[in-house]
Amino acid sequence: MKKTLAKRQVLVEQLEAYILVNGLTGIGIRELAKAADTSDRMLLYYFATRDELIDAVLSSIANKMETQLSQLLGEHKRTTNVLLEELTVLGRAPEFLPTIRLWFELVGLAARDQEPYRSNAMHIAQNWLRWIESKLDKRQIHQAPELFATLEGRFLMRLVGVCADE
Amino acid sequence: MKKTLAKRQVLVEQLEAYILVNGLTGIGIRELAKAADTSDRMLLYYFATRDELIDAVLSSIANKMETQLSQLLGEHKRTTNVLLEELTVLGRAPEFLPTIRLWFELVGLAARDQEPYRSNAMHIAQNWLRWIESKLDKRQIHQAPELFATLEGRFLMRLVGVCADE
DNA sequence: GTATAAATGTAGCGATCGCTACAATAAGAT
DNA sequence: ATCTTATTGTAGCGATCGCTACATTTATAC
Repeated sequence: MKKTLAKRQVLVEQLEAYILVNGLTGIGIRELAKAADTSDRMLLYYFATRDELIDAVLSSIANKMETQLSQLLGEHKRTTNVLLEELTVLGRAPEFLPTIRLWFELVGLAARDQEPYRSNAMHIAQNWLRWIESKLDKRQIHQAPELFATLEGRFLMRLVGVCADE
Repeated sequence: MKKTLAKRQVLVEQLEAYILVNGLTGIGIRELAKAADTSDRMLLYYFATRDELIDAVLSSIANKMETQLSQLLGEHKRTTNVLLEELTVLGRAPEFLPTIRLWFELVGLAARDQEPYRSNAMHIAQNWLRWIESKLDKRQIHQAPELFATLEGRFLMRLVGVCADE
């Protein structure tokens, strides 16, 4: 039973990369099994249902992202405008494209209030917002939601091919 | 053949409302047929493929939205901040919720560069951006993308349950 | 009226979906 | 060594998917 939890974690970690690259919209358990080098039968042995598996992978991605974020920029506080531009530039980095894609895919699924998408999306958004707050001067913390909104909007526009930042 | 085009349009219009409410992610042609009070066989008689049908519906929604937008606010020009707040309030109206949901669902599908989602998302975003520009004073037109980004970000945050505007 | 073409119903194909029944194997415990 | 439990393979169920073959009805043309 300790073993079971460990194996679960291994499977989840193997699937994170795959889902980041390939998305999760139409993805089946047989395809996931192949990506994790196992069988669909085994996935449903360790996870009661496909939804539970997806939930585990999304939660793990969210957690991992949180620790990645925390060591992304220096500790010092910034002004709102500076941070916005820094993050906009950062968001253009190719290595973040899969994350951004998955994020908007998740938002799209959460838009219909379906679990586990909705709660994972909320969790991730809150993480980001808190992280942004931690990088702002105390005086400007109240501007964090506005910064976050503008940043998300810029990412969205770039994703659909309408330029926001030039 | 003239009849055929007319019938296509009728079907499309019947499906617009349904897709606005129910989304398009997992939706099948049998379900769509029921919504349009016909049979899947008929849908595939008027549309070569399911994708072509979805494309037609999305395009029609985009067009209709364009005309709706054009008569939404008065003709006079606004300052950027005023327009942003006006649109934020407008976006809270319950009658826009289905549209906003579908929009983010579409963005999520477009994130994977799949057609017909990608091109429709781009088309819609460009419409909105041009419309925003038309409401701004000439001096501030260059701020339209920034306004659009912030607005989209606010909508996104409200959709996933993280407050942006209080 | 009869021939031609458009419109529609019926039935089902082949593929895939999430999931499960059942049996076989591997691993531990005593 | 034996008994028990955990792990894995095989095979397939029932449902749904997009789509099509085929027949039939309905409208149009002459």
